[in-house]
Amino acid sequence: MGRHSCCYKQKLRKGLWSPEEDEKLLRHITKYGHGCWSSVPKQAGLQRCGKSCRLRWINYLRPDLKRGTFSQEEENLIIELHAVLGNRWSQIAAQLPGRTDNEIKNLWNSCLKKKLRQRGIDPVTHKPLSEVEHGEDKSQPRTNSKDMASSELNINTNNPKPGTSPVTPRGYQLEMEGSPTSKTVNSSDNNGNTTTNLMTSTTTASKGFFLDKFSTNSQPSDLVGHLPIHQLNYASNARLSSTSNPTPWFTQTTQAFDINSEFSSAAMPSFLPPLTASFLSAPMGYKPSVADSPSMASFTVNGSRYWETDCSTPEKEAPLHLMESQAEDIKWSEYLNNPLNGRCFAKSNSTVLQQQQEPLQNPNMCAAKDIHRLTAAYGHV
DNA sequence: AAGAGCTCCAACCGCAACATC
DNA sequence: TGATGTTGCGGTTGGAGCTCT
Repeated sequence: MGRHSCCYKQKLRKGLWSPEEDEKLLRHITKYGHGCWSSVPKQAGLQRCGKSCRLRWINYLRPDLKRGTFSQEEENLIIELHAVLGNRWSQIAAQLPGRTDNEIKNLWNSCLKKKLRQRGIDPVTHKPLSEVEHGEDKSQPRTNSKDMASSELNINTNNPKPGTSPVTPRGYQLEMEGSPTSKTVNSSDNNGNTTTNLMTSTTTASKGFFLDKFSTNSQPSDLVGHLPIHQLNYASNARLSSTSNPTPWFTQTTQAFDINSEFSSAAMPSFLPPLTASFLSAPMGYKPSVADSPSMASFTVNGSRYWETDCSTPEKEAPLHLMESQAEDIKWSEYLNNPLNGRCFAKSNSTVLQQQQEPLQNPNMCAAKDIHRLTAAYGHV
């Protein structure tokens, strides 16, 4: 037990990363890829363990990270995903491009749990608090947050195992079904492929999504409200999106790089941002103020407002973390040939999810959409 | 102004799964 | 097949910064 074995070998730094360390790590990975993480600190000249380097890269330095506060849409999505996936933060993060599991976990623990409680929803079971309090944990009076946390643990033990799901969000379903917004919003692309827009923040819509994602056959969506998710046979697809959310930058294959050789441009996406001071210091996030949008339909559940995504307005789909230099450096032909690598053209999350469900065999279509969005966002290409 | 309490988030820790030998 | 190394995940912690008194 204790620290990772590699950390014993030498005196290694712990704690916050300095800008110099960040730059070293970023330079190294930008140039060579990470390869084997345990060798990164040595090669990069860092007094850190590989694990620490990996974490720093994933949670902070990765160029495709979206920074800044979470939008209302993202929060709603996290809540819905948590209702189905539980504390599987990495899987939740996989549905939110540019967000890390750590970030989402922090948001959940610091903010979303509180919000749900304020809305009268138990953050663990996603049932109305009144229902939970009159249920199995009635014997555990809640006097403060720590008590609540401990009761959550108890509830969690009722969940068979991590691979299974906590209770379906009946709390939402009860009040949202039948509302004007509780319909799945389908859209068809030019190939006649129908997609479901999860970000409509409706229970029914997400039920459709989750069924698509987790069940191996198409079951009536209303089953979700009555069966534990694990009975819906989604376990086989539990690692739902490890491939649907590609990390285009570096993979283990970069181990093959000769560290002394010139960097191969073929292996490096052309839109990798150059290392600049601004990259290290400038906030990269652009947060569309979704909740403030007057054009956005909203509805009220348990006294709380929910916002319905308006995916039709391209202004909201402006690139979220596109750096100026990046925008200049983009090679359109490469992007057109491989648009899925170009996640730097962040869409609103609704369209990202939608795209993940779109057939990959039509890249030009996706690229054309992205060009439209970018044109709308910047006014020129 | 100061210090106590709180919040948020970056980073650490322990573990399990997987890969390699 | 077991030992060892590596990676990834989720829980937890420490501390910086903020708010309150």
